Formats: sequence, structure tokens, C-alpha cells
Amino acid sequence: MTQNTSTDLPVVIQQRRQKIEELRAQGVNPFPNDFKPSDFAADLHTKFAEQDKEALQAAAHEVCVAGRIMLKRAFGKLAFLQLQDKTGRIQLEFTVNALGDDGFKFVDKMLDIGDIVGVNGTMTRTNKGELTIAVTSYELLTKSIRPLPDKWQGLSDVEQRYRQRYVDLIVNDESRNTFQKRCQILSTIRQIMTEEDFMEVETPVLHHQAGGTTAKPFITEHNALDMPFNLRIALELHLKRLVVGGFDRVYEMARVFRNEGVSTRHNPEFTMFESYAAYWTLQENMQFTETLISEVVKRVFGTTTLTFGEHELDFSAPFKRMTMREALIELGGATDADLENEQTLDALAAKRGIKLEQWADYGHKFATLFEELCEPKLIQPTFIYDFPKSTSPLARTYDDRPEWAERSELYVHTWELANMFSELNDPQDQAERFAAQVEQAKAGDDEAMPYDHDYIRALEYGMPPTGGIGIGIDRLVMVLTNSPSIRDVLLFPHQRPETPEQINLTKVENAEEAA
RNA sequence: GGGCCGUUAGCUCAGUCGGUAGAGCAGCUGGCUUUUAACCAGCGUGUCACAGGUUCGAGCCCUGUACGGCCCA
Repeated sequence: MTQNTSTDLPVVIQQRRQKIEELRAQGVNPFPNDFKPSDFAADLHTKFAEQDKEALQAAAHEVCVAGRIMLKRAFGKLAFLQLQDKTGRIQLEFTVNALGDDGFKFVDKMLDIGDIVGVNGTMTRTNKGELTIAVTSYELLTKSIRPLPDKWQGLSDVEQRYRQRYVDLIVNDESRNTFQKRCQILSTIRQIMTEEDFMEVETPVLHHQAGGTTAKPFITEHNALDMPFNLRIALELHLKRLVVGGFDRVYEMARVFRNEGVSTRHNPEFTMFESYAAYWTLQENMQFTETLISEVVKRVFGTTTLTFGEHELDFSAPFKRMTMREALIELGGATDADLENEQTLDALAAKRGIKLEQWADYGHKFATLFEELCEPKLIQPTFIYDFPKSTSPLARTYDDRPEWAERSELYVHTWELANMFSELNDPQDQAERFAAQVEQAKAGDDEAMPYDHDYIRALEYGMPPTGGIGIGIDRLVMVLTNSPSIRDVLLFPHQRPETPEQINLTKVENAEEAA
């Protein structure tokens, strides 16, 4: 918001500011911090669910809550307000009888929707049966000066919901619920990882060389070192260095950054989960991934079936498994002959109207055909395994099938949710793969990885046979919370600056630091 | 990057054929001791995203820009 002069402000804000002045004139602090609530709305609803008005009034349970006023219905000598805390809402009843003329008049005239109050009172029920706190004393804790959105329509403008997430969270229950679920999903993953004896580690965000996958990095600069850095695009290579170091089971769940487009499924910064376990094979990777996800669903949602859009998704283990070749044949309608060699793949692509890259080899063509022909059909959780070697530069290949990598991806609702493989631990092979990537980059693949010499050096010390798993946490949360856009599961999704001035602010700060 | 759509009061939205801005909620004043989108009486909320253009006259037509949404790459 731009800086307005006071007369430009909405009338409501001017009125609220005047109320603050009046309060101060009366010696009332509009922002005190001496109130301690001891009860929460949801607990009260649970605790007193069975008790009727007479029972409650006879017992006169004393309670103390604090929260935001969301609704106000005032009569001459009685007022009902609805208070919202982090657990939900509870109705408050203010009366002249309980509070006296001045105490009631303050509620009527000075307390507004949006204000934060603390109250003491006793439990009761209204004649209509609603559980209510009969307030015996109260305190204004924070005066709010901006009006909340319409109590019935709420806030639906998507831009404002993202830019002012705090307002969205105040008024939209679904939004609050989604982010609570996100938090529970993350903490349950951490719980399970701890139960499985994994160690959570932190690796650098600033990389000299953004590796571990193929994506365009962000570039930043270290002023004191006078040196450019990339923001990480994956966690992989540092975590595997730790496996070399003897930490047999490690994982990290954190933000990575990719300098690419923004869409309903892409945000420039997003959360990756990666775990590495020494001595795990691809089979164990797949078993663990399905256990982790189905266990998260069970613990967080108390079920194994969740709705996404029109689909019922069944997360009970085991998930379906098929090789990429089987998928192309069963789902893609290809024949063995179609998959014979590069020429037959070209013919298949031409027949289905699929464009293949100039630089693509057999493996890349094979994978592209899979993406085009099969991905849209993968709704229920399904592992696709056995990837072409050339599309998997960090994965071990089968000893008896050197052109195929011990790699699998988990698909749910057409999205790639997880990626896992037996890690390539032969330093010479890995060096050759890096070299091939460099060649591929020269040939025009702008997603090829750079050569990481220190990673080769680490492998030369010896990395035990290891299974690695990567999970796109935001997409997982989307699938589990029925959220069609990644912005619905990111508290503060990427937005362009609201005003040109904000772009200038960023530049000014950089210039100051550089000076 | 391309296509389509959107931007009007604090919020949700209407605005006819181009004739100078409208509703509900919120707010303000008054009334009301059991409301559940409380009710009754009264008051008005405004850089119609921004900048140009056409026109006697633009929220409406045209051009450009910004921001956002959806789809495609």
C-alpha cells in the first residue's frame, strides 16, 4: 500500500484512529500486554459439549480466553460477540447486569470487529443452545484499525489472499486448515524419519556450482568475497558427501530455488525432501517411500483415501509398480517394436504428434514419450521404475543392463511426487557421466549438469552403496489437501512487487551493501 | 514468452444504448436483554488499476502499461 495522507484513508480507519486517541485520553492503553489466556475455544466446545444451560450455570465454570472479535451483535443492554482464537470460535455474552453501565457501553461503542480482547467469564448456554461465555471482566488487548472483509462473503480476491495472507488466515477457515495440515505433514515426516534412525542435517544454500539436478539457478553475490554464488537447486550432492563421511542415514527438508517460470505447480522457491540411506536398494527405496507417504496420510488424516478434485486417491500401501517400458506399452499403447531403437521411437513420436528434441538420444526420447503418453494417465499412486541411463546421470545402472538406471519415480494425480534411485558410487563412472553432461550441454541441452570435481573426489574416498529419495513437499501437500495451485500451500507465494517503488527498494539495498 | 479473462466503496459484487456511480455486508447516529448472515429507522462510503486517445460527453469504445487468474510453451 502506498503512503496515504490521513484524509485519503478509508473512513473506517480514520474512525478507528480517533477511537485510539479517545482511549488514550481516557487513560486506557489500546495495546497492553498483561493478559494471559488459559483456555481455548475448541477445548471449551469439547469439554462442555454434553452440558445444558442449567448444568453449566449451576457449576459456573470459570474460563479465560483471548482472541479476535469476528462478529458483533449488540442490543440495548446485551451484546453477543464471537471470539476467534487459534483453535476456533466461541461466543461471548456481555450484559449490563454483569459489567455495569460503563463496562457495557465500552463494549458497545469502543470494541470493534477485528479487535483482540481477553475475557474472563463463566460458561453458559443461550436459549438457542449455543455454548457461550458469560463475560464477567474483559480487557481490550489490541485495537485493530483496518476493517476485516465481509463477514459472509469473506475474502475471495486471490491476489489479496496471497499478498495479505494474514487477512486470508483470519477470515478463511479452509486456508488456515490447509496450512495447519501442511505443518502436520512436515512434522509427521520428521517424526517418521527420526523413528527410522535418520539424522536431519543442514547443508549450504549458497553453492559455487548448483548441482544435483538440472535446473536454472538464481545468481547472487558475496560482497566481501567479491564472488558470485548460486542458490541451491537440489540437496543431493552435499547429502551424499555426508554418507561418504559415515552418516549412513541422513535427510534434509528445506527450500531450494529454481530460476524458472511461475505456474500453478511451480514457485521459484519450494520445499524439497531428500533422504539417503546406505545399503538400501531401489526396492527398499520404493518400500520406504510408500510407507512414509501412506503413514503420513494415516497419521495426519486418519484415513488412507483422500479426495483430489474428481478423484478418490488410495494411499494404502503397497502402491502400484510398473516399469517405464510397461507403462509405455500398457498405458501409452506402444508395442515392443515401437520401442526397439531410436528410429522406431522417432516414428512413434511422429505418429502421436510428439516433438522430440534435436539433441535427444534413445533414452531421452524414451522418457519424453513416457511423459507425453503415460503421465496424464497416472492418477492412483504408482511407481514407475527402470529409467534410461542418459536421463539419470547420478543413478547407478543395473549390472546386467548397463543402459538402464536403478531409478523410480512416484506419480500421483499425474504429478511426479517423488524420485528415487540407487546412487552411483563408482567415481570413474560418475566422472564419465559428468563429462557426458558437459557434452550434452554443448549439444544444446540447457538442463545438463555441471561437472563437480569435489563430488568426484568424495566418491573416490568411497561411498557405500546407497539409496536416495527425493520428494516434492509442496506437491505432496497439494495432493493431500486437495489444493489445485501450489500457491494454496505456500504461505507467501511468489508475487511481483505491488508497486514500482518496491523494485527500487531491492536495488537500493544491494547498492548499499556493495558500497 | 503466447492466448483468453479480470481490476468499480474496507469486503462481495451490479452498472443496460456512451449521458456524469449503485446494492448487500462492514461503518456511523438512534432504538432494542437471547442473537446465529439479528432486527427497525436514518446517514455515505469512490483517483471506476494507471497513462493516453476518440467524443459535446467515457466505468463503458480504442491504444499502451502494471498487477492478477486460467490455459499453452
